[in-house]
Formats: sequence, structure tokens, C-alpha cells
Amino acid sequence: MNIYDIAKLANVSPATVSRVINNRGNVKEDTANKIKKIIENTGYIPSATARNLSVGVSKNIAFIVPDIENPFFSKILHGISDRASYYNYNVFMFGSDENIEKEHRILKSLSSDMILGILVIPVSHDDMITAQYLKEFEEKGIPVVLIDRDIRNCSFHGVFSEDEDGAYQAVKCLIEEGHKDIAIITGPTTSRPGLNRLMGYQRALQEHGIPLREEYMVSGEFKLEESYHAAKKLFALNHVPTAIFTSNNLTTIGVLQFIRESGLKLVRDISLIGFDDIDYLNLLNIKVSIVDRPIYDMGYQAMDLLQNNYLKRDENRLITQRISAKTWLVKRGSEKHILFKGVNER
Amino acid sequence: MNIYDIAKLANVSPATVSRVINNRGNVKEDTANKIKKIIENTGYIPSATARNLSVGVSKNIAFIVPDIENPFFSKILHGISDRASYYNYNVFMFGSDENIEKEHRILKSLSSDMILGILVIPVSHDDMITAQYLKEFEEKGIPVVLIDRDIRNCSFHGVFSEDEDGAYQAVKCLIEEGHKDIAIITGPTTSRPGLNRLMGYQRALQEHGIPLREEYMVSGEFKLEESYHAAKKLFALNHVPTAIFTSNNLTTIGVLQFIRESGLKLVRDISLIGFDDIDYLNLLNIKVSIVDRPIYDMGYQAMDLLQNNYLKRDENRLITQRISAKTWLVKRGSEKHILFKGVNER
DNA sequence: AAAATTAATGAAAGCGGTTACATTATTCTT
DNA sequence: AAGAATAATGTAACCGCTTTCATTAATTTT
Repeated sequence: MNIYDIAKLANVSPATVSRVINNRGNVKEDTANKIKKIIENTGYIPSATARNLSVGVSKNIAFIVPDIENPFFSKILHGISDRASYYNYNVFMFGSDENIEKEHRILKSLSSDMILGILVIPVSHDDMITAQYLKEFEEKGIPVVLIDRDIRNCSFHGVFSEDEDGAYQAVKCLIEEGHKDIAIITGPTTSRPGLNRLMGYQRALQEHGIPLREEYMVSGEFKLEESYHAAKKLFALNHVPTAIFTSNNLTTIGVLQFIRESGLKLVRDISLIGFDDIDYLNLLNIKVSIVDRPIYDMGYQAMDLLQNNYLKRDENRLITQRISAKTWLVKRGSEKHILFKGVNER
Repeated sequence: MNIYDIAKLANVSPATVSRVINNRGNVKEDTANKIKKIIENTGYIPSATARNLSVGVSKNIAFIVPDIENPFFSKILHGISDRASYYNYNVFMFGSDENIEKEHRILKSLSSDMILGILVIPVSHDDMITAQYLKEFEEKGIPVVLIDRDIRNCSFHGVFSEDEDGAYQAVKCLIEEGHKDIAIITGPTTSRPGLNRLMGYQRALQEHGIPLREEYMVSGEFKLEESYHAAKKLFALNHVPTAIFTSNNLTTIGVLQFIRESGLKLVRDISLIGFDDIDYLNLLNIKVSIVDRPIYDMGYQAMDLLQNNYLKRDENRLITQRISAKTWLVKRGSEKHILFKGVNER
């Protein structure tokens, strides 16, 4: 069943059927109705493939995500998916598993006529191969929008967040509560958010005249196990910090795991502020302060950015649109912070 | 840049180029190498769209999931995605948000020549419209594989799990620990897993001569808030149950939330076994026994099933392949269960 | 009512691949 | 070395839609 069959049934040419299907106008109402009815009755669905080939444009967008199971990314995907369906776009999901070769393979496999645009949360900040691929897509008129993680020395469109400021606020809060020995479990500094959050941490300390201590900056690589061990390292120090800033959600969980396993108690033994909220944690009465941000919206907006860019992909290619989402501190159990202030001053 | 350009550069016909690209053989090695080199140098990527149109088959599969943010589904997606990339398939992600109309809209929008197969976790057990759509796809030779949730009176291929048995084992375990007043917070009985888990619960009680009590079976609809309120209801009863079986991960969390908020303590005040594990809960030292199953594998296998079915979609259409994944009970903090056994016997 | 304008429709050439079939080149027989 | 068999390559139609341009029908103008 194709457009010719429909045309035959309606005694018109395929061109007319096509006009009706695409609401192109210039068709007598009777004719249009007749055709619509036939389409309805036969259950005919036009071939998207043929249309794509003919028009040279598809309705598909590719979303490349480094960790399918991380709820942070699921939220972004949700935002993307909702907005994409508003635009009648379909979303291809690709997981790079934080593996840069895999990311390259995915990019390489993307036949440019299958997709209208690319949304990507890149694995690395410094990866010029990925950057090269992405640039080539842009040159072909396929817009690229980065999410959450920027790529160094490039100016792709993107939706990011105020990582530096978020981290700064968190650490500042800890300082104001009386902490001086504040550690950070960093993400990979090959990722922009990892780097920026570290910078926010450092700035907060410096602005308050607290010297940076090498041993208080340990890497958790944004991963649970690594962060667990990072926490272990911190607690093995001669001078154990009184507070920790954790650079992402998995980092926070890793540290919490260590804390629980060691029989330590939040607030009493250690203060903690994390980056990114963890679902259900608050519900389950585990009160951890965190730096929050509009995650769903970031996906949603990325899709909008892509769409805008797609529509005017020929004009002003010069203007790069980059959005930076605000972050905010969510204090939980902070009364207790203050209550136990004395304890923190080891 | 298309196949004709490459052909021209190589002084051959497009047919030969096509043969090389698809490893069809019957090409002299010299020629093949020359063509390969040119493809390499020019960075030419064949149009998947054109290929799809020509061959009448795409490399895309559609995955329809009811809740993008539920980690259970993320795991399934991960399994699907990994296996799909092995087969060189691309995965379209669609979220139905547990909304049956949305599900219909998605199904209706799927142009059958854009996809090779459909993986779906349907919203409802009883929805004949969805069933009808799916049947039509099957008739067109587009295989359909259900995951986790079956559809009544239909025999689609699928990967499910032993819901009845899982629930049975959980409740049996509670009974053997001495509990007699065991409640269930059910999922929607319009979903097969919801129904089957309820049946497992009932069978366990009956087999042990414990009468069913209407007020001990309250609905949480597989949702967090509803389950929270369901728990509240149970604790407002004259005769509060000593143990609860929760029908899915969100249900468990809802109940845990209520327990925490009410200052109650697991084991001491109430025993709990849930269906499906919750990431990090165990790590965070919240010891909840649960019925587990191979979630990632279910996605992985669903993809395999689809692939098998696609390959032999013409022969034995009669044989429906249905896999049922085993479930197993993960006991956590069970020493304590025994320790506090007396308390359970209110 | 004829001419001019505008609306409705159709014919046919793409879009970029694949592939059946025809043709030419190469190797094998005897 | 001529003929048969096989390998390599090319030609051209086709997949199902869109769209330009030409054509025909319907309206409007005068």
C-alpha cells in the first residue's frame, strides 16, 4: 500500500495525495475529503523513509548519553523525549558507557541523512576526535547541542549549568557553618563539570583565606566505587576533614556508603554537601544537602535549542547559543549542622 | 557525496561500489581496495535512508517504555541498547508515561518502514487497542516483543518474569518467619505483573492456611505516592499487619517513606519484602529484603528474541517465543528478622 | 462572453541506494 | 588455441515519496 495505490483509489495523481497528506493546500475540499477518507479506511501510513529520502531531511534526532542507568541522565532524556515528541521528532538513544572509543563509533555510525540533529553528553572535555566528528556534522547542516558537559576550545551550542558557582556556594555554606577542613572528591578533570566544580571549591576556600591542601582533593571520577575509596582515603588522613563536598550524585552515594559502613554519622562525624540530588534519599530520611539544578529542563531546552538551530541553520551560523542553568543549594538537616557546630571544629 | 560520486572517482559503476560497501563479494581485490581507499579518503557515509528504502528494511527498532525515569526500565533499556548495538541496530526511545492514549499515539506514529521491530512494555494488561496495533505490525512482518508486562488474551513474543512465584516466595518467607498478619500493597491489576504478584501473595497465604483479609490488600498502583498512602491506611487499621509485601520498587520506596516519617523502624515495627531491588538502598545501609530478577538480561534477551523472530519471520509464525525469567529472594538483615521474631507476633 | 487571472491537478524527474540481468573479462578445459 | 565455464563489472529499473513545471479547470474581469 503506497501513495500510488491511494491515488488510484481516489482517481487522482500521487501529487494530489501528497498535497493532502502534507496539508500543502491547493486541493479542492471535496477531493481532499475523498482522499482523507480513503487513507482512513485503508489505514495507509506513508513511508517515512521515502519521505526522508525525497526531502533530504529526517525527523530523527540522536541522543548520546554516557551512562544509561544514571538517573541524572534519565531525567535529561525525559526532558528531551517530551520536547521531541512535541516537535514530532523521534529520539535515537545511544549509550557510550563513558567510553570514548564507543562514543567515536557511535558518531561514526550516524548516517547524516538519518538524523536531523545531535544531542550529546560527551565523555570527555578534551577529546578532539569527538569534536572533529561533531564539527563535521555541523558543517553538513546537522546541528549539534551539547548537554551538561562542554568540550574544550570548541563553541558548540549547549545547555550547561553553573558548576563553578554551585560548588562555590556549597563550599561557602560549609565554611560559614564553621568548617575549615573541607575536602572535595572531584570528578575527572578531563570533564568540564568536574573541573569547574573543583574550581568553585578552590575559589570558595581561597576567598575565605583557607589554604588549599593537596590531600583534601581526591578523585572519585564521578564513580561510585572510586568515590567510596576516596572517602576511605580522606578518613585515613592524620587530619581528617570535617566536611566533604562531593562532585556528583554517584560520588555522594559512594561517600555515604563509606560513612554507613564505618558506623559514622552524618553531621556528627562529618558534614556533606553533594552536587546533584539523589532521588528518594530525602524521602528515606537521609538528609543530605545538595546543589540542585533543573535537570529535566536542561534536556527540554537542549531540544529547543536544537530545533531553533535547525530552523535557521543557514543564517547566522556565527552565533552560538549556549545556555547556563542556575544551580541552587538545597539544605537538608541544616538546623543540625548549626547545632553540632562545635563538633565540627575538631 | 553519494555512491555515484564514489563510483566516478573509482572509475567503476555504482553497483560495484555497492558490492564493496556491503561485502557482497564478486569484486576483484584491486578494485575493492581502490574503492575502499576512496571511501576512506572522502569520508563518504552511505545514506541509510536510501538503503532502507531500497531494501525495504531498516536497522531501527522502537522501544516503548512507560516510565523513562524508573531505574528498573533504565536497566532494561541498557540491556536492549547493548544488544542492539551488537546487531548494529539503532533504538528509538518512546516514553508513554503510563498513559494509554500516549501509547496509542506512539504506535500510530510508527511508520512501519522506519522500524524493523518493536519492543514494548505496555501500559495495560487489558488494552485491546494497543493489542490491535501490535497485531497489525506483526502482520506486516514487524516482530513485536513484550517485556515485563503481558497483554491478556494475546500471544505476543515476550520476556517476562516469574511474578507469581517471586511474590509467593517472598510471602512464604515472611510466613516462615512467623508472620501471620501480612499485607500486600498491590500494583494495578490491569497490569499482568500487578495481578500475578497479588496471586502469588494469595497463594502463599492460602497454602499456609492463613485467611485472606480484604483490608490487607490495598492498591499502590506501582506508584510512590499511592503506596505511601496505602501504607498509611494499613497502619491506621485496628489490627496493623506485622509484615508488608510491596509489589514494585516505587511501592517499596513509598512504604519506606511512610515508615521513616512515622518514626517506625523496619523489623522492630514492621517487616517488609519488596519486589525489585532499589539501587543504592543496600549500600546506604537500608536493609530491605527484596525479590530480585535479571533486569538487564531481560532487555538483552528481548532484543535477541526480536532478532531471532525477525530472521525467521516468514516460517513458523505459529511458534510464539516467550521467556520467563527466574526471580530470587534476596534477604537482607534477616538475622534481625529472626532475632525480633517475638515482636512480630503481636 | 471572451480574455485574464487564479485554483486545482497531473506528469515526470529526482532523492541515493540495491539488485536482477546483461555484458565483458578472465580462467579453465581439452 | 578455441570453446566452455566462471568471475567481474555495468545497465537500468525500482523502492515510495516530493516537487517543479506544465496543463487543465474554475473564477473573475471587463
